[in-house]
Amino acid sequence: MLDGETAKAAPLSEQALMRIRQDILAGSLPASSQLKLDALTIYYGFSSSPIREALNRLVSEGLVINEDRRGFFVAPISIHDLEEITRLRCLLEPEALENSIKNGDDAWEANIIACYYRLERQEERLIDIGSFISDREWSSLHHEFHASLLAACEYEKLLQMRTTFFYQSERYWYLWANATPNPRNKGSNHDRLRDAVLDRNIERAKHLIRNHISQTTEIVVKYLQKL
Amino acid sequence: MLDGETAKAAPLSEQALMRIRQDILAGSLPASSQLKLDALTIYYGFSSSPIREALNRLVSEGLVINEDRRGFFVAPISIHDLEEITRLRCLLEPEALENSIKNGDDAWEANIIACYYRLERQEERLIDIGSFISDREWSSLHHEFHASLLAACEYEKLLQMRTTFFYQSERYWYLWANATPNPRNKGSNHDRLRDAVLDRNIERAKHLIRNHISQTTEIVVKYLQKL
DNA sequence: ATATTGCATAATTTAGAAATTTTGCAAGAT
DNA sequence: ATCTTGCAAAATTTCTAAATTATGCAATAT
Repeated sequence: MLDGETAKAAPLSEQALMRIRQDILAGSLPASSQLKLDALTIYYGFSSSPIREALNRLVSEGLVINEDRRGFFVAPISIHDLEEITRLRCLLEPEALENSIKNGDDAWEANIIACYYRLERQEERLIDIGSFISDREWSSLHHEFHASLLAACEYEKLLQMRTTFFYQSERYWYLWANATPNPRNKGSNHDRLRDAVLDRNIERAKHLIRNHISQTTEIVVKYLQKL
Repeated sequence: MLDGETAKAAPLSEQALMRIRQDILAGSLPASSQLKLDALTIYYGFSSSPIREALNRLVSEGLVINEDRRGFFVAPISIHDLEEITRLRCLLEPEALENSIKNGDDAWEANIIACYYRLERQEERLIDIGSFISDREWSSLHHEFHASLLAACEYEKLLQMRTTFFYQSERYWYLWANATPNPRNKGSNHDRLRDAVLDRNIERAKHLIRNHISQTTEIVVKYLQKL
């Protein structure tokens, strides 16, 4: 076998999942809009089975809802919904973080440092442009940094839930960012969070992550209330 | 329109979901066993699409896992897995209960009383037979009683998560009950739980539900450790 | 022993048939 | 005149069955 050249193509349903999810998060498939099978098969170029499978997975991620024999719809948004998501993230994420800090080893620490570094470099690169919230590369590195903090958590289901709520809140985040001239999040404090985690200061780290989550929500809620 | 006589048949995928879930919970589809599409279509009498759809939903409920292009398997069981489920239930359920108690009205209280009454009547009916854990009717009433306590909770996603973990733990529960001559749960304390909830005693109710969850787990873990 | 090939098994995907819901319109009732 | 009600056509989901593609395993060759 040569190197990783054999990049096996993912199943079509997997590809469809990724693309539809991204389109929902970015807002090109707007909240509450109906997802007609015919239209989607034409637009994405997959036939109905893989699309259907992708939609079913998105239902379990909470980004799509399915009404029996009426079809699929992009999940609606509301302030109440965002507040529930936030509440659950504030419940789950500190729990995962605590366990991760307790179990993390040297490699875990090294990876956090690497992820933080890459995120910061990307932010420096984008600082002149003004906005980095809507930058795909930044978004990806931001994901990775937060995931690196939790990487040593031994509770799989907990991590999975926290990821789905991360995505759900990201949709609101994009909504705000797309409507804001120069979107920037002041209170992110990624540096302090990193330090607290590496210091194994569990209480401080939990406090910081809760703040990080609820502060970003506050910004978005303020925006939604003006509509 | 007359009364609810028009009992519309559920979509086949829905019917398949219910039946397969029940078979996994009851153990007739054992943990880690492969779920071959062909075999399932023959056994349940639905063709592959609805079966596939049902399996996808069960993946999101954590009762089935899907390996790309290798197919579906009943989720494996382990003590670690049960402990994670328990931990999450102890995190989620008290949270939902607190909110439900804060929001519950008279109708909510009445429904709790009714559900408790029916559960107790069924237990009395079964007390001579000895075991009621594996009784389908009891199981259903037990579900309903616990759901009634949480019915006023305004967080939909929270309730949904707690239901999926309820199911997941039920599989372990059945496992223990099927291997035990006279299965009975001493520490269930449904009466005290009901009273604490109706008294709107939030802290006591949360304490009782946490105990209820972790005590049932302890019994099952002890059993699993002997294997 | 290790690697390659071919075959049987099984998952994935397609295409189209069957069933259900929605929509538009006409006829009748208020 | 306006609002229901009932029916047929259209749109759409749901399901079936068959074709395609991938995988694991055993037999053969290196």
